[in-house]
Amino acid sequence: MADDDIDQGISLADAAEEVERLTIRINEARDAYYERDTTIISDAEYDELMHRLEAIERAYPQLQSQDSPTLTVGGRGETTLFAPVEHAERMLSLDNVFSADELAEWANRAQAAAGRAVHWLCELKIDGLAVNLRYEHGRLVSAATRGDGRVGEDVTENIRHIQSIPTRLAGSGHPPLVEVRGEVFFPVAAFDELNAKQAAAGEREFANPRNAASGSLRQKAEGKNAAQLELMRDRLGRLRMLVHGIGAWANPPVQAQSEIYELLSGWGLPTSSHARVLDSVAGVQEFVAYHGEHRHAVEHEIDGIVVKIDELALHDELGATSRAPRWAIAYKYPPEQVNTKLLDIVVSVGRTGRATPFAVMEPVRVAGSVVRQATLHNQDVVKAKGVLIGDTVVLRKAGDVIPEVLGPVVELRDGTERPFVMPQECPECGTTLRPMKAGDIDLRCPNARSCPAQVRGRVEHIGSRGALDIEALGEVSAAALTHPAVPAEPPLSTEAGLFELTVAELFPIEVVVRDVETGLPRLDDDGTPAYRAPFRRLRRRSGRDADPAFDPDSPEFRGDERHVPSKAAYELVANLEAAKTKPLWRILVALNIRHVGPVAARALADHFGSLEAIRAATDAELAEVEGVGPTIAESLREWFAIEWHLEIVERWAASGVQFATPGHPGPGAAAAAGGVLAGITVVATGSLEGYSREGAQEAIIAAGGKAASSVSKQTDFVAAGPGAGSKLAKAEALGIRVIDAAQFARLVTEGPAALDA
DNA sequence: CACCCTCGAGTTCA
DNA sequence: CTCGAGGGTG
Repeated sequence: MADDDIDQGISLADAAEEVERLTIRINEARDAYYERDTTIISDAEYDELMHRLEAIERAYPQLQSQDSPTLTVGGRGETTLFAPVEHAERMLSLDNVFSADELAEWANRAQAAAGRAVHWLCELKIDGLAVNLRYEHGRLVSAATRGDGRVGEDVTENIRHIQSIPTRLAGSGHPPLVEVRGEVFFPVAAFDELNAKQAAAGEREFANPRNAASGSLRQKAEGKNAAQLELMRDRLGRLRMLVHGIGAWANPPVQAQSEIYELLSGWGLPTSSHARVLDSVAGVQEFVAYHGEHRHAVEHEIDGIVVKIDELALHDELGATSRAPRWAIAYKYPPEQVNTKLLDIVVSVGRTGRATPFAVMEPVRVAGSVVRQATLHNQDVVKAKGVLIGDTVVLRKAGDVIPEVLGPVVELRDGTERPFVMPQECPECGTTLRPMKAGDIDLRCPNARSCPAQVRGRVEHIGSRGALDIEALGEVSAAALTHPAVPAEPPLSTEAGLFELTVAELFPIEVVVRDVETGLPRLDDDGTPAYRAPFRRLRRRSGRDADPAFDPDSPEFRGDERHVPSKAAYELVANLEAAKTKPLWRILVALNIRHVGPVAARALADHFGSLEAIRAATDAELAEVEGVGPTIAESLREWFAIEWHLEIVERWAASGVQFATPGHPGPGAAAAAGGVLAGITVVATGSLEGYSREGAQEAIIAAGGKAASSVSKQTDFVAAGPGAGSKLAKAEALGIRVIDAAQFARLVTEGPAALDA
């Protein structure tokens, strides 16, 4: 990859500079329009500036200031100016903190300034659009966006379509003038539906609910046909609003902010049900942590928590700076969706030969960890997402774990981006890629026997937990054995020789050291790539690292030192030796037969007792095994028909690998029925005290039960420990009995009846 | 023909 | 751990 590939797009520093330029220019145009009733630039020009600013801020949210012009008009598409409305009282913004510590600091400072104990009103910070409602004698007379805080834009007509906002306040005793401040938002649940409609109508989809809210509120009826008007009303009807403050009412008959909410609620205005008054800073931090964990449990998007001092008397005492009150703060959660640069799209080949394109991105922190790669699945997905190499892309973590590229920020393209072209050849061995079956989207490398990526993948799979569970054979060793830097001829060209490995063969292996972060070879001081020999170590006769086991009479040393095989080398050979007699099903999984994973392998091994019996079985005999049908039968038959697969079996057998279960009565033997869990399906999730992940499964099977991997209606028990996630949630949703580790221990030893005893 | 389930892949973390 | 794909079963 050439350097200029990386230099595309816009750097953070350039972006910051441009944001400043754009902001000045837009504010000049606004001042002219709002204050002097003149225009200094055309609507089109204005729109262009706004779009550009929006685009940059979306890519670099940290550059968006509280009084950015986009916070008043955040949407896109319809950025032409709305009529100006002056707020009766200035709408301030809030200062931000970004960590629990900063929040505590602010609270302690505020409390010290107040000189007495205070109550904290905590509420969810809705990621929407700030709007000011002006009520005169209980009647809604205008609604305006925040604007620059002093003057906003008139959106009264559109606001009237939002059902939850009353045009006349309930109750009596309304002041001659009061401003009600709140947040207009698009409910998350309705958002996907909206985007589907947008797509169907040929309109652009919205990047997030907040843009949808802003875009919806800023639509204009003029020039729309009946269908478009319908769509516009539909969108406005889905908007919701929650209010959280008042303005321009000199002496409200209350002492606390929380009482204001009660008052507003009594008038028929929608207030949030999530606000809480707390009396300690620790409680505030707990509130912040709780909602950080349950961000998606609310109907709207949350970008943080707002903490206000509840006592109104203190609001007056503490006052405000020119932009923000001193009695409130916004805590911002780390973003779950960020933007970063798509540096390249690279294709990797897995153990099955499937060629998978993945995104290589500028490292970026999202939802608590640094991400630099994300899968793009296949060429169709790349096309569907519409990303180009060099694009700024939106990245999130699906289920808070798996990084996912959502799509490009089209506005930030500068013309140097280029489309991804799926390579015709395997990136590792050069063989022409092709679909395995007609109509398959996935391309595969057909060179299964000697494609380095596939051999490496298969060797790694053999060592994995679901197969032979060889501790010393992981990703790194698999790579070292199949293509080391030294020697030129790797110890393994296929997995056939795996069990013939000796310490002497491992000894000379050297691998290139790669940087954990970049994946590029690390260079020594002299500029040559650094090498590491994982299977040997230095033994010294004397000095600081003197080796007490050193035998000075050994003929192998040169001078003061010599190399000896490392512990890892002996361990790997010993692990392999031990693996030869592992249960037949593990050996079956290690053979890398398509569709034969741990579950199918267990069933086959139990039924047939030996690889030879499986091989000799007809399709009909295979299909007798539960969980085995025509596809697995065919897959087995195809596997045994390939010459080099048989060579694997022969050489492994010659090395002592056990392809039969000792004492097995032979094919068709009835599965050993019985056990306390016969006919019972159990799912284990989270960490169960006293059991490893594997151990829990073994315990279920040993008791004659079925250890399923996912929860369904067929599941009888879900054993859940700390850290249980979606499976526990699903069990609760389906009303399946959930048990803890202690109950699980009783279940697998005494059976289900013991639980109720 | 619905479900329900397993497989396989990718990813990050401790 | 999660997702999509596709197999197996009732």
